[in-house]
Amino acid sequence: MALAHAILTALTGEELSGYDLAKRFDASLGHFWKASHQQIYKELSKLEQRALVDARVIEQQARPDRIVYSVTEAGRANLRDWAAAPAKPAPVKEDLLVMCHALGLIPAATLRAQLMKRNAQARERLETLERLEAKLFPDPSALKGRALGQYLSLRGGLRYERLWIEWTEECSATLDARGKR
Amino acid sequence: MALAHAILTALTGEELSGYDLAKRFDASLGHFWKASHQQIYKELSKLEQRALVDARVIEQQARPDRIVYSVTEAGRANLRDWAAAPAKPAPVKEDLLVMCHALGLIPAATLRAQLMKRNAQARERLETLERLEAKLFPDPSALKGRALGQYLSLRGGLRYERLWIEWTEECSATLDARGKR
DNA sequence: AGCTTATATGCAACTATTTGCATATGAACA
DNA sequence: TGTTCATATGCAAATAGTTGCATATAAGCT
Repeated sequence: MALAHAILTALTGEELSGYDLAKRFDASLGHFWKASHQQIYKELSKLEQRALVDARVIEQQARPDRIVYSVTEAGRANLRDWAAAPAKPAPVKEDLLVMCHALGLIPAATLRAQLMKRNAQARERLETLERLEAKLFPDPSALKGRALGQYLSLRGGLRYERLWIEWTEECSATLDARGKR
Repeated sequence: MALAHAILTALTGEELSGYDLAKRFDASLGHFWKASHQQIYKELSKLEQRALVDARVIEQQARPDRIVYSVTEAGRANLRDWAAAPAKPAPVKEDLLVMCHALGLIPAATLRAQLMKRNAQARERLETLERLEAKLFPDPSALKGRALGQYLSLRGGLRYERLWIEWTEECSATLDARGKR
């Protein structure tokens, strides 16, 4: 289960609370693993039970107390073990592909609207990622270690968004060409 | 929930049993939506309860009886409604990206092995899809309706596998270049 | 005679994820 | 003064998906 490992990864190097983690998952991390705050809090409790993270309460007056977590040595070992085991390709679960497959049963106009919307979403995400790339990795050739891994995973995210932009455009173009005849 | 709709789509035009569907999901359909036979049988019962499909038992002597399903008019309407509602982009859940993000915490050699393995898997899947494309759609410019949708979703699958091939190669090349210095 | 493969269906238990709700405070805004 | 936003944590219920097991027959292999 990679949510646990995504959390462990995020937690290495800095102590974070569930709330902090939820924000990371909304921003950078979320581009390749999505998780809600409810899920994160639950997972953190489980990780604590398994002694893969340590919890520490930071008292606050104005706001609710924070519970910050750090990775234990067992947690780091667990991460390494996980990485050594064979990774399964993520099952593809893409509504749009199913809808596309159903063309003929659903109206072409409906599909076209979905494709255009998805294209706009992917463009927006791509822009975000490109800004992130320019900001965090201005000189990729100098990267190594931790930063290199983060750069490469970001590159994966960029490719992923471009895939959907290009595919939706291929579909739209094909549908347009067919529609005219 | 798109599993239900993937099933409804597959069922339109021909009656199929759970077993037949499971085979489809293993072959073509499964390239953009995965489902186990247990899940398919369960979903079929639910669809029948909701009167979106009709069930019919075909008795057999040598083998267990088959239960074949066909889509009802309510099922077709449900499919159209689903397609008209806004589709969410599939949440990205890719172990490899998380592992890559964790480089520095996990050994580079481990990551490299995962990347190479994934590259090989994606190449294999791509080949399968390319064979399928050549076989089913020898003349794409002539397609329309149902077949066009199936062709375009297959094109999405092709792009998807190419994405992973290219990305794993970018990663390997970058890691190699860094490793030498 | 025993093993595997293919056909055909399904339950049960577990894990993962989503959705909705609940609580509590301070600051900014209208 | 009421509303919304940001901070901060979590429970409960439902849905979705995985993993393991169970059953039954026939054909082909060893």
